[in-house]
Amino acid sequence: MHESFVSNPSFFKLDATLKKIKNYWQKSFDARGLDITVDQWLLIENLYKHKRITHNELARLTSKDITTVSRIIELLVRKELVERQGSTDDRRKVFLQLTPEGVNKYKEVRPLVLEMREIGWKNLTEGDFQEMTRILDVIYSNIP
Amino acid sequence: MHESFVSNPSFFKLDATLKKIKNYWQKSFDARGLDITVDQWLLIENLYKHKRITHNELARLTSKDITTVSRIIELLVRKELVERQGSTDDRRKVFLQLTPEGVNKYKEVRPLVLEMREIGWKNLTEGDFQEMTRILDVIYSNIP
DNA sequence: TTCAATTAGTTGCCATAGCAACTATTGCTA
DNA sequence: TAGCAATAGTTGCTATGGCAACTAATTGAA
Repeated sequence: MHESFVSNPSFFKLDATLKKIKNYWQKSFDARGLDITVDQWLLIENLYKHKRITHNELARLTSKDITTVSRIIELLVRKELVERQGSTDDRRKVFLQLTPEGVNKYKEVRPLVLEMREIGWKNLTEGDFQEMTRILDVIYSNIP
Repeated sequence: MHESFVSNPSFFKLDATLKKIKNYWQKSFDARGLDITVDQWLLIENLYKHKRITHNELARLTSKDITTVSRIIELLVRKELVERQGSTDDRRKVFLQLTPEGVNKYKEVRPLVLEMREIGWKNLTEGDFQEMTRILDVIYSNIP
């Protein structure tokens, strides 16, 4: 491994790219008056796919800290997009699920998200996508 | 482009990987009692390379919002790692530079950073690095 | 030359991220 | 079965990120 390789600020480009993507998504959300953030969308998407899950499971699925999930859920509950249901089996657990308005929000936002993903991958092939996925997976598994 | 490709949550893996890297870096910093954050390190690194620059230039170099730079610099000034110098030409401008202690901090942290970059790229080739750089650059330029 | 537009930077506000400390509940074990 | 450990979730604190509104200074154009 050459010095030039090692000294290259590897994580910086990741950070810059991710910020640009998130920014673009947020501005598109705002321009359409969707009244959600990008991270709130990520939680809504996962709640749509997995229906009734706990804070812990949602945190694992989204790679978010459980405290962060707890606070984002609080915002979504206030917006009446998500509802909490205490478990009867284990009274520590709280199940989360989308309200009907939450499901509607998902269906409203989803087409825009697909569109933005296409824009992001313009001029790239499925092979490129797989390459990046592979490389990111290796990096992820390299970190202790 | 297939539906499976488009529907893949492309930015999610970027986010998860970046968080894991930053987390690891921060824990390594903390374990050695370096008393800086990963983003503070990024600013120190750029101030070492570019010597005397303004908030604006530093923001551009680091892909950070100028307000964020302003606040991180405030923390670094309090730690006496950075000093501000008002410009005489243009009294709106403030030049930033590392103090001698800031330079020492850079030299203290630098070897650890190189080590962590090597760990992140373990099992990957220079070709992989160039591939990822290329793909991220295309994504970046795709976003309006 | 004067005044509006631009530029550099700061501050306020809200959202996300992560750690530590906390409560409440459940599980495990002596 | 008593009590300790583990688990689910919340709250407090600090840092980063981005937008809007602000001050101060400079530039540019009528």
